[in-house]
Parts: sequence; C-alpha cells; structure tokens
Amino acid sequence: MTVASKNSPPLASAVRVPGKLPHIPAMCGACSIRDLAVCAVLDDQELTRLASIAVTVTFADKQFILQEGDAAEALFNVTGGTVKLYKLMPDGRRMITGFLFPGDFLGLAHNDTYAYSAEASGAVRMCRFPRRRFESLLEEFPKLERRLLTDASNELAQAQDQMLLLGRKTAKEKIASFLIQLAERQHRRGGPENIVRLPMGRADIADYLGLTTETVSRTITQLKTAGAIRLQQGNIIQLTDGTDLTDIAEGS
Amino acid sequence: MTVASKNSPPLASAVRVPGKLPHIPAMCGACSIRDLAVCAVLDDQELTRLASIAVTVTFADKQFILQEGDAAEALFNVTGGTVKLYKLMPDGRRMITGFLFPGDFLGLAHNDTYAYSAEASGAVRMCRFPRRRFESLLEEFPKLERRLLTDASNELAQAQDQMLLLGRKTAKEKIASFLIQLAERQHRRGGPENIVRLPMGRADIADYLGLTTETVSRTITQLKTAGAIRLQQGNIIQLTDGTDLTDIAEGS
DNA sequence: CGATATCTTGAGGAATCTCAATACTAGTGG
DNA sequence: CCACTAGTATTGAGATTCCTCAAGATATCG
Repeated sequence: MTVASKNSPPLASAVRVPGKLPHIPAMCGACSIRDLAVCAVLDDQELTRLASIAVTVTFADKQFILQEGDAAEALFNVTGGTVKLYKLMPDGRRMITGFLFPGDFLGLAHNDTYAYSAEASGAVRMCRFPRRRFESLLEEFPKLERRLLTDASNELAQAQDQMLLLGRKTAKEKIASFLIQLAERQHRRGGPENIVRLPMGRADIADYLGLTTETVSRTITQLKTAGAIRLQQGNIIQLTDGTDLTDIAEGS
Repeated sequence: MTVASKNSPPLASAVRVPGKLPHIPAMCGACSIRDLAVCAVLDDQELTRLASIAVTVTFADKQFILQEGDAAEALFNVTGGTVKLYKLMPDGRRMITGFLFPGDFLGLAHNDTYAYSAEASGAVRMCRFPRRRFESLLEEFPKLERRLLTDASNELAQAQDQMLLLGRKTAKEKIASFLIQLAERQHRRGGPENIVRLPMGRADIADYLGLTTETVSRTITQLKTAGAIRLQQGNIIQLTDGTDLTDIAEGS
C-alpha cells in the first residue's frame, strides 16, 4: 500500500467502515432526510444526476472526516449521526465551530483547502460528492447553487449568534442558549419538544461554548438545581416548560 | 410626512447626507474599489445593468444603516469608509460581529429580515441595491451568484477564525490577531505593510473581541512595552517587523 | 464485573471585569 | 492662538467569574 499523505487518517480511510447504521442505497429516493438537505430543491430527475456522483460513506466514532488544510476534494451531506467541526491552536487548544446533524451540508471551501477539521461524533453516515463533479452540477442546476447560498447565509447568521454568545454571554447564558439551540434543531427534525438528547460529551460542549468541562458540568448542575432543566438517563435533558431557559439565555 | 416605521432611523434617513466624501456618479466605471467588490465579476455591459439599479448613499458617523429585525429590503456595497455590524442583548451588551471596508458586501439575509444591525463608523459611502431587483439580476448573471457564494464561504471561514479567537484566545492573543487581521485587510487594499490605521475606538475593538475597553487599552500598552508594536499619531499602529505578533496571536 | 473513560464536586488561583480617577485629544469659542 | 469642554484613552485597585488542579462518583464497555 502506498503511503503518501502527510496528514493523519485521510479520506481513504472513510470507505465503508462496518458501522451500526443500516445501509441504504446510494439513490436518494428513500433518503429519510432528503427534504431537509440541499437535495430538497431538486426534482427526481435532477436528483438522479446528483445521486450518480454520490457515494455513501460511513465513519466510526472519532474518525476524521476531513482536516484543516487538506485539499478540498469533496463535499458531504450528513445523512446520519453527528459531526463536529473544529479548529486547533498549535498548543492544542480546540474550538468546536459547529455540530452537524442529518441534512446538514459540509465542505464549502473558498480556497482549495478546508478551513477546519471534521470528526465523527459517534457513528456517522454521509453522502460524499467529488468536488469537481459537484461544481459542474452547480452550473447545470442554478436552483442548487441558490440553495447553497441560502444555506450559507443561514450559517452566517448562526455564526453571528455564536459570536455574541462567545464574546458576551456568561457561562449560564451560554449553556441555556446551547440547550435551546439543540432543542430547536432536534424538534425541526421531528424530535419531541423540550427534550434534548446530547449526542456529545461535556468536553465537546465546553469547546463549543468557550468554557471548560468543569464549568459546563457545574453550570448544568446549577440549572438543574434552579429547576430550569431536568436530567434524564442517557444524556437526555428535559427543558422545563415556560420561558425559563429562554430568559436565562438572553440575560434577562 | 407619514411616520410609520416602528424602528429607529430607518433607511429613509440614508439619502444623501451632505457627507465629507467626494461625490461620484452612480455608474461604476470610475469606481475605485470596483475590482475588490462583487462587481469585479461583471463585464462593462453587465455592470451597466447593475449600476442602473444602484443608488449611491452616504452616511454620517454613527448613523444607522440598517437594524436587526428590519425588513431586508436592500443590499449594499461599501465604497468608502468603515461600517460596523453588531448585535445587541436586551440589557445593552453589544457584540460587534464584523467591520466592513470598501469593497465589502452587506445585506445577505436568509429570512426577510436582517440578522444584525449596521452603523457607520465615520463617514461612509455605499452602493445600495433594492433587494428584488438585485435578486433578479442574480438569476440573469450566474457569475454574480457564484461570486456571492464564494464571498459567503470566505466570510464563514473568517467567522470560524473569530469563534476560535473569542472562545479560546487570551486578551493578548486577541489583540495581536486583530491587528494582524486589520493590517492584512488594509494591505490588500493598497495600504502600507505593517502599518495599521484603526478606524474605530477602543470600545468598538472591545466589543469585537469580547473584552472591555480597559482591557483593550491595557493590552495594547503591554504589546507596546514588549516592543511588538509602536503607537503613532492618529490611532496608527506600526507592527514591529518579524513574526513577533504572529507568534503572539497563535499562542506560541 | 472490572477497567477505563467521563462526569461531578471542591478549593485555590488567575485573567479579566468593574468602578473610579486621571490623562490625553480634538473640536469650540473667545 | 489659546483656554475650555466633551469625549476618549489610560491607569489603578479591588471584585468576580471562570480556570486549574485534584479527588471522588458515575457511567460505559468489553
């Protein structure tokens, strides 16, 4: 086997790890998150074209999907599991810039390299599109490009919310905001209202909110004691009804 | 005059304030930042079309350009001066999410409302495009849409850098990163290397970096004492040659 | 059921914030 | 041209939030 890549586990290692998720055909007809993803804007025929360049790939927990600085050779659509995006500093400090859930898109790169790393948080399944071919599809389907622009605008707005959170909110406000954000995203995907499943550990939450694990833990305890949330088995949190958490998140 | 807007000084107040900037025709042929802006991707004929829907507007220092929650009725291109984007919390805490300089684009909105406020930081001149008409031009000129997508990707990458800064960097690293970022942007616009003009006050810098004015002030003093920068007349900072600041910014 | 990782809790320390005073700067009017 | 004023920046001292280090509790997985 030729070993050429200077980075750690590259995309080659991404192919068909025996995951825990049920295998579905590359064709998107039966894709459960089809209407959440960019694919939603395409009709069946167009979708077939898109499917023809797609490969289903799976990743095991903690596997690298792509790394900051890698040549941006592919784009992805999350179809199952949770992905975390992060940046590292030379001394190891880590910042998680986002979590991706089924339906989310990954891989927009302005240069020809990725600006961040992506890692599977638990078993993950994705659709993988070679960049070149995806881009020529973009030219064919303006709808698709339009959709990407809309998505990017959305992400920008989210990013600005996150900057407000990181720069101006207290630990308590950060945790409250985070829980609400997760709850909304899961609700939008058909989950129950006011119940949040945390598919990541305290350390990941800390690195996403600019805190330490200890502070995350303490603050969650604090919210529990205050009655704003209730902890359940299996990293599940129940948000107390009413606007409690929302008020906390906004600092009122 | 009918008074209908529920928000403070809306776009109506944006028209032709007697600014200090020289007036230029709405036609872009002579625009000094034409090749920095989105306009760069259009040929003369296409540019004429774009120009035909553009209006030149100017804003005085501290004037509102748009406000979070306002209906997103226009898009802008900065042609002169500095614009700050920010979000507010109910209790008045403010986070500046970005500064815009000539050539920068403003107004992408995924909903039909702006996700942030924008305010002139000193005299500002902009090209203003009505949203509807701009969007139909987008459909006509895929190049333009492509360019917006590229720009948005760029901004996303920047936003992620900023999240790393806000969540994981120390005050010293934040200031160093900020100065480098500004220096690069100004250099790219033809300014001198290693000399930064700060077109904003300490309070704005603080709200951009998630600090207080006092800490910004102290930290700048500290960098000056350490010999990494030199302060000059008129809010101008000279970056000491060598990688000094870069090292500090990365925490090494 | 043991081993390992993760989470929680505690105590002390450090960075940054808050409040307050002083110094500087730029614009204004005499 | 200079003193005056209002805004802005700097500096200081003490308070506070969050971090660090360390131990114990809980959960997870083979």
